[in-house]
Amino acid sequence: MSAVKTPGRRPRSDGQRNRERLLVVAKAAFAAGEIDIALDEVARRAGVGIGTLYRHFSNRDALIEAVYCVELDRLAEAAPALAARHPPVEALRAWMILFVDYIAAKQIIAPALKGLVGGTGALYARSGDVLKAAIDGLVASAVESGDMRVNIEPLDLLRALAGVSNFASGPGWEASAKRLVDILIAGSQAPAP
Amino acid sequence: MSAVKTPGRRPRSDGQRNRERLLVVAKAAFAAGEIDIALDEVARRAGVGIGTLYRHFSNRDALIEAVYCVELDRLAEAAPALAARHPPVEALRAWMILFVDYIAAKQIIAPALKGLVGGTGALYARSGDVLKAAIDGLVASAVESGDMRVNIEPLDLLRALAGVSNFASGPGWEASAKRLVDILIAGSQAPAP
DNA sequence: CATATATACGGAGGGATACTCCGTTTAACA
DNA sequence: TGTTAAACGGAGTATCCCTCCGTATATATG
Repeated sequence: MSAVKTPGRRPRSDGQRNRERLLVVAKAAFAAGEIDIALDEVARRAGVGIGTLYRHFSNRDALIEAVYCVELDRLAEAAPALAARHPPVEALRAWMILFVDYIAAKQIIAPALKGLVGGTGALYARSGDVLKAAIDGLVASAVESGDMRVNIEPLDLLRALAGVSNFASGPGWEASAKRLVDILIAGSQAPAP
Repeated sequence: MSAVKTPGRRPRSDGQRNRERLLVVAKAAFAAGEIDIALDEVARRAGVGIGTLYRHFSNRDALIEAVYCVELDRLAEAAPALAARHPPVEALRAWMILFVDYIAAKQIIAPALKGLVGGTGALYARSGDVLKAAIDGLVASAVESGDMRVNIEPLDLLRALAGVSNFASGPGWEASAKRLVDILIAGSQAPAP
């Protein structure tokens, strides 16, 4: 009742192996731009049956989240380091740029982000939280230092950025996103005293 | 060769009637949140065959665009009036708020906007142009008046806003979007001399 | 009104996908 | 080595998008 899991038995090795394979294949496919790849195909490439895929990931969203969960955590973890090396506002700017780069690297993401930042679904909950915690911290520091207005909702910034990422298909979207970072930072800064 | 169309014959009345019915039904469905409604179902509700639907709208996107084309035009047309009644920056702010309200009224829209503002497709071309022209004009005025930085790409602002609209599902998204308008405006303004 | 014909209609059907179900196989443990 | 819970695989079901083509009809004309 207290433990997260009651391992009456060690998890089966083939189960873990297949799960891992699926994640690797899916990540590769997504990164290659095959956003809409059929799940049957993912299973085939991983050398497992479609039934196995669905046992590990109850649907497409679950798979996407699992793929990007680790990476999103990594992104969140980068925040403290940036905060230590830069003044608050610049740390925030740097992290937002990192966020854009991250999206650029792993195309798509957008659909995943939709769940993370805005969705009503309980899915993505954990990843969304760590991401929110990261930017919350950065913004809080900036506010404390007096460099940023107090009435900024950190998630708003993330939403705008994630939103732009939905247009990642168009040419020059990345430059567009980085310009937007500057605008958002400038618009969030405290007016000169 | 010069005219847009060579009406060797008057268009058939049943054709126009069915097209209109399809648009009405589709708009109602979209506005009701049935974003992913099957096109077969749209045809059924309109009392026409699926073949008829596809003859009028070559695919889902075409239908969506047709539904929102008129309304987007109306939004674009609102710009001049605002420009006449407000100082440049405030006109821009007002128009962006209007944009948010518009999205709020017609839910979804987001998928349509994706094509409009960012898409690579030639679809949506016309509506996208008028929308772009509207905000271009507003921003240009603000820049001329010296109230706004010169290196603002108007479309960036629209992209951010449209992006946030993708999260229209979450609670409080509208407030979030309006806060974002303020941040974007503030971030785009010229630094105090 | 009758005839001709361009235009539009309807819906069966092809192809693709998401997801389910269940009989079979296998890894873990005693 | 035997038992059993866990995992496997893939055929099957349910939807959807979109195409194709034979049929019906609105418009124009004699």
